[in-house]
Amino acid sequence: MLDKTFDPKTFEKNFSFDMEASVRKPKAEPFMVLLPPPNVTGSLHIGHALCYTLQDILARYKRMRGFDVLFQPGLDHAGIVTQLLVEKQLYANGVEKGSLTREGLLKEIWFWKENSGGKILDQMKKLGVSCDFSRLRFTMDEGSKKAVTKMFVKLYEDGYLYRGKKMVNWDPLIGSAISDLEVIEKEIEGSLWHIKYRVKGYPDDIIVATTRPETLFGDTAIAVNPKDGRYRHLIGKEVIVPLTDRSIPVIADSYADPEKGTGAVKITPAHDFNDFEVGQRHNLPIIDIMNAKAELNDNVPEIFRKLDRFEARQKVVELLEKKGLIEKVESIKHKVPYGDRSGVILEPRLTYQWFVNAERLAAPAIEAVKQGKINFIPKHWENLYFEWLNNIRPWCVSRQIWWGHRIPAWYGPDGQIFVAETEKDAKKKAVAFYGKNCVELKQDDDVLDTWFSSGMWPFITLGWPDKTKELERFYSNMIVVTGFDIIFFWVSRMIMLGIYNMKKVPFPNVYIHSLVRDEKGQKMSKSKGNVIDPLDLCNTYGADAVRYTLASLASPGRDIKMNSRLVETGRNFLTKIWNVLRFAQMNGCTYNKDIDFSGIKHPVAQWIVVQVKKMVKDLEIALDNYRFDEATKIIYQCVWGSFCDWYMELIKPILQKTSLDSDTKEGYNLQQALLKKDIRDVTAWCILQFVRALYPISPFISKKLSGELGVTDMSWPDVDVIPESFNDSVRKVELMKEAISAIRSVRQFLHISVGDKLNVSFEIQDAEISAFISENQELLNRMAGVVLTENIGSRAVSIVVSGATLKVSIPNTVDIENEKKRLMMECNKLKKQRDDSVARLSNEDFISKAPADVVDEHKQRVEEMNEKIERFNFIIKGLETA
RNA sequence: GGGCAUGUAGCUCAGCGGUAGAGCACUACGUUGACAUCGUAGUGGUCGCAGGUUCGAUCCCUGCCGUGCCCACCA
Repeated sequence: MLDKTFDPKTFEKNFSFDMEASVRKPKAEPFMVLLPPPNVTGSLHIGHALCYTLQDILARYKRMRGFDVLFQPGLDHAGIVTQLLVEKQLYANGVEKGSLTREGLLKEIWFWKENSGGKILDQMKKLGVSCDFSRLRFTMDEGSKKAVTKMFVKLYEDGYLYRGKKMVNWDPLIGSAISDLEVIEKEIEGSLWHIKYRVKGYPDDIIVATTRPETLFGDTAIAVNPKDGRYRHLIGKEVIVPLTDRSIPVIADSYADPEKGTGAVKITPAHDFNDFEVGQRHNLPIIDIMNAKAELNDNVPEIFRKLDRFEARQKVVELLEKKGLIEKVESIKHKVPYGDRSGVILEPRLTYQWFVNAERLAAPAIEAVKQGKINFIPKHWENLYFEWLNNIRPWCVSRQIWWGHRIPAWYGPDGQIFVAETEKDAKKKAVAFYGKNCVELKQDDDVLDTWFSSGMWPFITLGWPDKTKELERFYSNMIVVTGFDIIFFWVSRMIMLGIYNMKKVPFPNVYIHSLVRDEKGQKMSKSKGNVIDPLDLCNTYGADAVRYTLASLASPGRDIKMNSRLVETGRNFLTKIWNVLRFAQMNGCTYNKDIDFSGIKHPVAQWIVVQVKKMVKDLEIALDNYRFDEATKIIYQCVWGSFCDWYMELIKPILQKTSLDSDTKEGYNLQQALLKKDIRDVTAWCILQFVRALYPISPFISKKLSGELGVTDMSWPDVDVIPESFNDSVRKVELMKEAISAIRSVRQFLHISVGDKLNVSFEIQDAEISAFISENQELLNRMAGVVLTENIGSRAVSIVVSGATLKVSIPNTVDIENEKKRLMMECNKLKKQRDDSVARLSNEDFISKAPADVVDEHKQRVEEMNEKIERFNFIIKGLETA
């Protein structure tokens, strides 16, 4: 027997789903859920909770439907994030900055990973995520290393990968190139200095505006627009770079925009993307004035060397001012690139890096989505995908950090590159290349972008480069569920690398879930203090309620405004189901696996079984279409709206009365006993179906309740066993429901208290329904407080429902005028509806152009309304004469 | 500058070419045997604005306004 109160804490901890997650069904259709591997440093936030809940719903649902489901967990080594985190901890513990060797730091990070990493996995278990944890993968485990190295070599040998000196976004704190996608533009208040550059052999200065005066040491030209009359005469002249004695040319380039600044722009090819381009066009020298930490180097006058870029800026400005070389300073707002991870201002920097020719990989990736081999859900995300891939730039895959996959490239003494899977192979190549035996090779110091390995996730997890049976079965049969923010980082890379490496798309569907925001619609962030911790929610309301609520909010294409009160709704619903089973248990309902539907005769039982069947069918449609929100509503409506509000109330007399009778042995008869058994069977059967239907969404309580029913098997409800003939009962019960609601409504309207028993009589055309009503008159009594009577006195109100008119006696205290008002109101509503349809039907265009079924519908509506209105009028007339 | 999404009840959101929906909130009434994490009945909406297409528009199209986001540029 269940406890009186529903407390998820008492049973959620008792369940683990490892067993079912690891079951393989070799003969069934394969289905894989490709879990986006969380960072090894990660801890579960609300976005993860949503993402994993949706994935887990799919995994469980597919398992229940008989698929061979692989739901494999993993962790991402998260290069930069992890290295920064461990370094920070080491420094905090007294390790001196820069004192660690590569090997030393890696040892520390591995140690950290083994002891403190992957906490999120336990948190996932708390949320009930049914991954097969026995197949946990790490993006830097041995298999991944092997795969990544092989992939790198393959790409290189196929000509997709090259090393080149290019300008990249450089993070001076990390000391590495970072991805263009990790550049965050922030608008800040800054200054625009107008600096005088002296023109050689010319009286006037040329004024150049810049936000970065410290970079003037790297200037190698001043550009003006050839069409700009102000400067035309200066083109070809030499100017002196302030604070130096270096002269640089004034060049003509359309890049200089006469509208911006002074129209003359300093060109610093080593420190600006656009300037680099200009420099290339004009063959300008490149003067790099900074080191990896963005301190000025030996290419600047001695007093500025070793200064940080901002200190240098201050000093440059001071000196310029002293020399009267600053014409004016403007305050401006401008956007500055920041590193997403480090939070510092980035520097464009010219360095040797490894690049993947992404354009070549992108073409088939674009094609695959265009041809519908891959579908985004919701579809509009495809626009974003196309937009990015159509404008894709070379993918810089090298990072100047230590934690990650070391680039399998070796250099000969002359810089010759040898790319190979092992050092031994590289040596062989070197020997062949140089034609001598003893060659000193040095491995590339850099590691690969973390997304390089993540991009291989669909086949790494399945064992590639080995030819595993999982790879054969699951590749191309998976679903990806993830946030829009990693469409570029992850989804598109998986598609590109997947098609390139496996010659077919990794997955046919990508579900993009919404962003979870706070209740005001703001992005959650630690600094704003508006973070909702899913684990807190789980502790308060239970993981099931959190999952249920997240699913209910997962409408496609709209961000989620999260609020812990919303979880209450979920919790309340689960409480309701808990109490449903408690009620059933108290009334001796046990699950009968041999239930024979053909023997179930009671219309109310038949009706609810039909409702459950409909629920299951609707649920299948919803889940097959990733409508998690619909799914929760469908279950809620059936359990609460149909089963609790009606079925349970309607069958209570049967369960409770007969149990009393059988206790006393008085009035006990076989018919009643059999009926009671049927109702008990149906009740338990329905609850089991609810529990199963709910299992993908809220597995803990489902498992608990099904256990109470003595069922451990969690297969999807089989509703095809329900006889079609049950549909006939729907009319009867629906009329009963309508009558009960109408009587209750009248009661409230006329302020007749529930205690007052009223008499009621029915006028029903349909004999079967009529018989059903009189056979079940005690239900009317119980639910609406009315007693079926042949002759009702003249003090009565009439109620018009579909297919019947009811007369209900009313006490003397009730004001007849009120009743008239009520009837008129009801009647006017009907008239309005009728007139609307009549108006349409009198429109010839409507008759000729609207579809026949719509026209018929309106004709029928007019008839129905007229019939009801007639009955109303009759009643109102009667009331007036009374 | 280019693009995407979004605007429906007080709030959070479904829906959709053919009679505007749910949950919460609110109002009234109720409840000692499944459940107050409850029940019953109600109140509440020119579906952002303006045009157009259509027999018919909340839904499709165009424009505008508001909101959120993405990309690009910025001397």
